[in-house]
Order: sequence, then C-alpha cells, then structure tokens
Amino acid sequence: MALSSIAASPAEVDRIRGVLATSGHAWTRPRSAVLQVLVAASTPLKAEEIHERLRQVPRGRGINLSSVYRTVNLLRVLRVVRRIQLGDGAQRYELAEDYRAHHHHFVCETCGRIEDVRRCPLEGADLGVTVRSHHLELFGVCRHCAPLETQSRVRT
Amino acid sequence: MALSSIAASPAEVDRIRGVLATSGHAWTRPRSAVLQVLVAASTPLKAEEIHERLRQVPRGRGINLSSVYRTVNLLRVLRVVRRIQLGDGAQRYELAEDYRAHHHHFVCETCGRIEDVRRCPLEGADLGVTVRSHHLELFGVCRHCAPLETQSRVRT
DNA sequence: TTCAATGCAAAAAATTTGCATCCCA
DNA sequence: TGGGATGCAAATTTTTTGCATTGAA
Repeated sequence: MALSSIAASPAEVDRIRGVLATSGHAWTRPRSAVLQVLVAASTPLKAEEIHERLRQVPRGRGINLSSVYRTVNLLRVLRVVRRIQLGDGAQRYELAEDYRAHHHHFVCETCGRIEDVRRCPLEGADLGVTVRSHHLELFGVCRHCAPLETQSRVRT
Repeated sequence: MALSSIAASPAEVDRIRGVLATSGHAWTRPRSAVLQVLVAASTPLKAEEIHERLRQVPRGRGINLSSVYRTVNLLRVLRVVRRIQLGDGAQRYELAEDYRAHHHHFVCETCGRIEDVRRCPLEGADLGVTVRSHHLELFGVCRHCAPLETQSRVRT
C-alpha cells in the first residue's frame, strides 16, 4: 500500500495486529507500543532508540529493552519488520515494504542525516541472478550540507 | 609471499604497504598477514574469520584477535578496507574499491552462498541526491539452488 | 633508541536467554 | 484458566580499550 507521506498510518497497526492474530501471537502492551513507535518513525531506529521513544507512546513506559528485542525479532520473522544497516555498524529496524512504500536510504556523510529515496534504480534492472529483495544504501552529501561543500560531484 | 593454499596478489599488498608508509604507519607482521588474508579472500570476511585464516598465512599464527580489529579499523580509516553488512547482523570486511573492482554482493537465501555481482544498476542513475558511494546487497536464489525451487520469479 | 604497535586481559556494548511472574485469548 | 509473553538478571557475543612489553624504523 503506497502512501503519500513517508510514515505509515495507524491503519497499518490494525493490519499488523491481524497478522499477529492470524499467526497465533497475542496483542500485548509491548508489541502495540513498539509498533506505534515504528509506524510513527520517519527513519529506521536502533533497538535502544525504539526503547527511548516508548515513553512518548501511550502505555509505552516501563517496557523492558529485552521486550523490544523480542518484539522486533518476532516481527522480523513475520515479515512485518526488516533490519537494515547503514554502514556505522548499528542494527536498525523499520516497517517492511508490505506496510510502507518501497524505498532506500541516503546517509549524509557530513551531518549523518538519513533520508528516504523513493526512486529505485533497480526497477527493471537485469543483473543475471534471481533477485527476490535488495538493500541499497546511498552515501553522500544531503541538500542541507551541499552548499557547504566545495565540490559535490555526482558519482555512483 | 604467496602460499600454495592461498593465491595472493603481491602487487596490491605492496601498494597498500605504500599507503601505510605514506600515512606514517609501520609495516608489521599482523598488518601484513591480515592484508594477505583480505587480498586472497573471495568474499567479505568477519573479524573472527580473518583471525581463523591467519593460520594459513606465513607468519600469521599467534596474532591476537584484537590486532585484527585494530588493523581493519586502521585500514578503514585509510580507505583501504570497507565494512559491509549482509543482513545477518554480522560485520564483514573486504578490500575497498580502489584495490579491487567495483562490485556488489548477492546472498543466496537458500544456501547462504555469497557471490559478487559486477553489473552495477546504479551506473548512470539519477537519484536526485549527491551520491558519493553506495552499498547494494541482493538477496535471492543462486544458480545452484534455483533448480530446487518450485518458483524463482525475478522481483527487484 | 624511540615511540608506535602488539598481546593480554578486562571493560564496554549489543543482543540473547533462563526463569518466575504476569496477562491476553 | 492455561500457556504464551514479559520483566529482570545473568549469560553470550562482538568489539574496544588500558597497560606493560615488543619491535619496526
């Protein structure tokens, strides 16, 4: 389901709740709260970042970091969440593409900002192998930092 | 020195030795041995895997795992080595593109095999941002496992 | 000879797990 | 109410760091 905004809508939470129910998993306070954080997030989050943001979510306080890990791991198995890496060695989690638009990440090497890139260069590409999914991370200089750079040549 | 078990590329090692010298770093036994492992590797390696393979390299025995980490981190700063992630949460290291051909990785979801992909779909692509480098990881079914699959549809 | 580099162990950081208790279906 | 889910702490796993010693230049 493609959305005009980057973040998924709360309706996605209901859909995911159905996925949990269908697969025989309970709808609990930690799972609900973690999903609200992920649905509201505009960038992929580390486990610790999810944990921090739980306090900004209704009934999200007091949830253990272990439960965050258990929840994202369960949601990964259910293909609701995917884990990505952006080159700094950290693991980050975000909603899978069935629950938000296909996109990639652009990391600004100057300020660290993470942006979504909706235009996918792999559309229609023939790579000679059977590709079922892909991760693409782009590194460069974002539009905010570009004016500060003496040179900002495009080089893929 | 090349081993019979590992086909090393002395030219690249000499070039990198020059990079170390120019940047004021010593040419030591651990650094030489780690580089020989990396130059000979056909896939990106975890720190522990580099450590294991050191015993197959001349004068590579007895080198501490800490030294492996310190070496790859130094080489990363010098842009000789890059660190990549292939979706399983592990950090892997390989020679940077100045020391080997531009390529990406294809991970077989059936057997775990890692293959190089030399055809880059980003060549000439315009993504609307200033891209200086990129990482692309492809996941699917390799040519060895494809015959075993009931369905192997291409979906990027 | 000198100071960077290493080995070793300990610390730190990230993630998982055992178990008693809790709570959703 | 029963069995899965959670909190808590401890255990693992991965990576970094302090320090005495070693060794490359």
